[in-house]
Amino acid sequence: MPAAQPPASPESTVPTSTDPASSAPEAAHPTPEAVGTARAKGRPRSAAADRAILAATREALAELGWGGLTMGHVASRAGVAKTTLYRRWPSKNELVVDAVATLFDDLVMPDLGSLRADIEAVVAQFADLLARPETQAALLALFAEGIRDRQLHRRIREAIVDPQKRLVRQGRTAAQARGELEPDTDAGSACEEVDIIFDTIAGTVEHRVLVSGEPITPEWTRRFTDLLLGPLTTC
Amino acid sequence: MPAAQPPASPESTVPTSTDPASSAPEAAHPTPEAVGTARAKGRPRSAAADRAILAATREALAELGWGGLTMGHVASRAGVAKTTLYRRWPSKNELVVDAVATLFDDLVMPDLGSLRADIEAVVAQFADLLARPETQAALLALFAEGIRDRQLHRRIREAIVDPQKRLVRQGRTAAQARGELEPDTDAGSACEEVDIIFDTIAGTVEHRVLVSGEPITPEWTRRFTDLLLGPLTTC
DNA sequence: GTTCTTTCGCTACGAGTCGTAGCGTAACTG
DNA sequence: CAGTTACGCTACGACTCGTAGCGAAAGAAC
Repeated sequence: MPAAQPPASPESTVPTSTDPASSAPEAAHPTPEAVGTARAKGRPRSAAADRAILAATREALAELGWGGLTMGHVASRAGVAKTTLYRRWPSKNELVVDAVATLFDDLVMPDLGSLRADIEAVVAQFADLLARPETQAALLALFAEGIRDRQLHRRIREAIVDPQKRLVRQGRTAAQARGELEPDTDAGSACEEVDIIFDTIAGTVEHRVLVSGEPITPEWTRRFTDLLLGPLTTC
Repeated sequence: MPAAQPPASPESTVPTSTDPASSAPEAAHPTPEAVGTARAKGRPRSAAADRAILAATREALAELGWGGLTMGHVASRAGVAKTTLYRRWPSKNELVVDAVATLFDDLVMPDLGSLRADIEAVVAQFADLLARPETQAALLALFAEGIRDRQLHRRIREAIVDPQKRLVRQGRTAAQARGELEPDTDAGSACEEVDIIFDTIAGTVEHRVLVSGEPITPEWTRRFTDLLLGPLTTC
């Protein structure tokens, strides 16, 4: 889902003196035009162009990596003008967020009948996702940019990180239904536990693949799951 | 330790196998500990310039982040010419690796008498390190660059990642001496376990701080340590 | 001391990218 | 039809990168 710049936003241009590069993107960019209230009046934006741009972004990411990805390259590969990109996304960062976010939608919590099997399945899915070149090229670069750009950081969390916490919640709920986990005592503590589990799984797998550069084998997954299951299951 | 590309030494960059990060850096003269072949003949490289450049890099990283860091800026801040930077480091990546690697040297395994206390202490140290702006700005950006640049990836592992695995090894050894952990059965399995523990601690804390953007509180550290201690200690 | 070697700061350069502006045209709405 | 908006194209200024050339400085070797 593109950023959907407000059609009539005279604001634009924030010179910010000594900051030509990243950071400090425009403050106002609301207009979730998806609501469909205001029917556009003039020529509609080409949905095909959106799709071509996002696909071209993913392809270029896989081929050239983050550093080699340029807006001009994406534009020509998608068959559109560079200005068309900037009409939809304020900068490379936001474009890549949208281009990559969809990759994470395929993750599902399978409910295989045991907490161990569920965890191992999710870890395997995540490992497969992290094995794809476009994911590798984009994920850490996006996280790195998000450190300095709060707007982008929020956007990454909303589009990529937070949606995946559902996996932990679903797995926990299923395990509680099976009696493998204690029921929640209070909501706050449960929420914190979800956060811990999520950071542990996501962080560890990412670190293993992207930083240590080692593959995720079934054997590794088994041992990592041992680690997770220790204090969770009733002993 | 600067890249120190000798004008007539195409081989160079031999890992030297002795700890690359610790110890006073460029205190030794420009000519690295090269195997005694080339005694410097002309004007030696200024060690003060090395220090000023690395310090300027850390300062600029903290202020401007990775995207805002330019070689020209670092040069002028360090009071040297831009060409002087390129005589020592082939590119921004390598410069930042050296500038940041020293930050990790302060991590120590305290041996507080219990495995739990040791883990919590190391997590707290790592959390403090990740709270520093220059670390935040550099770490993920370096990891991201390392995805595409194998040379850089190796360099990051040698200078930053691998040296910290000693913490896990030391903690394990101490816990085994106390009887908190079983002695190692075989070396290979022990090595894999060290890798898992390391990826889990480093990855989780990094994900918590840099991606989720949540602080590392003592309460969080306690719960995370519960997770780690589950299957490790004798039940 | 002198000579030799290397580094130093400086300036300038070509190549590349960014993000914007202007223009004429295409597409869709009322 | 007119009105409105998106589109492709070209061009632009600002910026960064990494390199090259120069004269001068600072030691090392003699």
